[in-house]
Formats: sequence, structure tokens, C-alpha cells
Amino acid sequence: MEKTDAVTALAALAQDNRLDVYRLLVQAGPDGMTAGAIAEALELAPNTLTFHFDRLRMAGLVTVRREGRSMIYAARFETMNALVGFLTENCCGGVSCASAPSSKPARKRSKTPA
Amino acid sequence: MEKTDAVTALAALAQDNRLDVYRLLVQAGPDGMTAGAIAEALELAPNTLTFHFDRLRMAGLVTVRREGRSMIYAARFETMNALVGFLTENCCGGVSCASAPSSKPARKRSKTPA
DNA sequence: TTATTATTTCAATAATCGTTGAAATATGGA
DNA sequence: TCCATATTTCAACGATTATTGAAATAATAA
Repeated sequence: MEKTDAVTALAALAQDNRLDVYRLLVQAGPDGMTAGAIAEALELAPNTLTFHFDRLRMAGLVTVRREGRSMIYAARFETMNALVGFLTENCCGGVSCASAPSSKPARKRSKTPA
Repeated sequence: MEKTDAVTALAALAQDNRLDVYRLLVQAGPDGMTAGAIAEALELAPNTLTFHFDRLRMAGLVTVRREGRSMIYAARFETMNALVGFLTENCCGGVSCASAPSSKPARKRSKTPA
């Protein structure tokens, strides 16, 4: 991942509501969630949400697809992987960054790919 | 690491010049660098730099100490560790985030704990 | 003391951000 | 077709951001 992409991704995550949106989508898994469901879960106005989705999408952190009248947003895990990779490679002292994750596997999803 | 601290740290890193400053300090290691040396290396005005140092310091990403007339800034690796931990625990699908770092260990430091 | 170096503080500025309300668009159903 | 649902677009707004120039502060040297 390039530095500019890292800055974009960091900026996309560096906001309360957007981080909430992203975390919710991570929990939702590859199937994603409709914009409406997210709006309801986080109590955000749909137009505000569109603004935040745009930022996340520009950063490559989420994808959208239409299904009927709904827009379904889903997390793009590759980008988060790349971001964490960038941080551990460029921003750690080579000491202990990115050691073992402490606990809480973020929610079991059972059909674990690869 | 709490969510609010994560947002603060992400915001601190989500800016070109600040990310440069932080990366430079990571390279410099625990001894740190004087504000002046950083200003020269990155070609930034000293007052602009003070502004960015403040953001990084508030986020717990750097420390300062005075030495003679100089202020010496140094990276706080713990915070970056905590941030990467937060991202891998909360923002990954439990799939493959925080796998093996690809290469470039950013500078050998030899006394590897835990 | 006065001068010099290193850095911060302050006020001003343009630019960007996050939110809102109203209107527009897209899809599906009656 | 007309209507309801789901989401986006647009224009506004106050708040925050990054940068600049000028002045202040801190430490040292002459």
C-alpha cells in the first residue's frame, strides 16, 4: 500500500461515525448490510450516512451493490489488511508491533474461508 | 485501546506531513530527533511542525523532552502497537488481518521481548 | 547585559469536514 | 399509471484543519 492510500484510509477511519459504520460492516461479514439497516442500527440520518459511505468507498474500505431498492454495503477486508501491513512495516520499530491479537475474535462467522 | 483513543490516533496519522514526521521518528528510534532536525529533513516551517507535534502528542504517539535549547521528539511505540491491536481485533473479519509482515523490518533493534 | 539559536504561541486565513433539510432519483407494488 | 420505499444529491451552515507571519519565550554564549 502506498503512503497516499494509507493516509486516505486512515482519514476514512478517523471519525467516530465512520469507524462505527466500518466496525458494523466487519461484524456483518461479506454479505454486508443495507444502508437503511445501518442507518437504523447507528441512528444516523440516511443522507449523513451517504456522505460517510463515500469516504469509506473512496478509501477502498467498503463496496456497494444494489439489490432491489436497497444499497448493500460490505467491508473490503483486503484494504484493512493492507493498512495494517503498512503500519506494521513503516510505523513500528521492528520491535513487537502486530504481535498476537489479544483475544475477542470480533464475532464468530463459522464458514471461515481460506 | 478505547475507541475514542483509536479515533484520535488515526486522525493524528491521517495527514501527510504528520505521517512523515511519525515515520521519521520511528526510523530515528528511541533517541528521537530535535524539532529542528525534523523541520530540516521534511522542509516544514517550525511553527507548522509544532502544530503537528501537538496532535501527535495528544494522541500519545510521540513524547518530548528538552535538551539544552532543543526539543527532542521520539516515537511512542506502545501506542502504535495498541492501535494496530485495536484494528486487528475490531476491524478485521477474524480472517487474515495482521498476518506475517511482508518484509522490511524498518531497522533492527535486536532485544525482542515476548 | 546583549545577542543568538531553538522553539512555541498567537491571530489570521483559506480549505475541508460533518450535519441538516429539502428536493431529486431509482425501484417495486397496487 | 400513481404511490410508497430506499437512497442519493444539493445547498447551506458552523466547526475544525493546516498553514502562514509576527511576536513571544527559553536556553546559551559573548
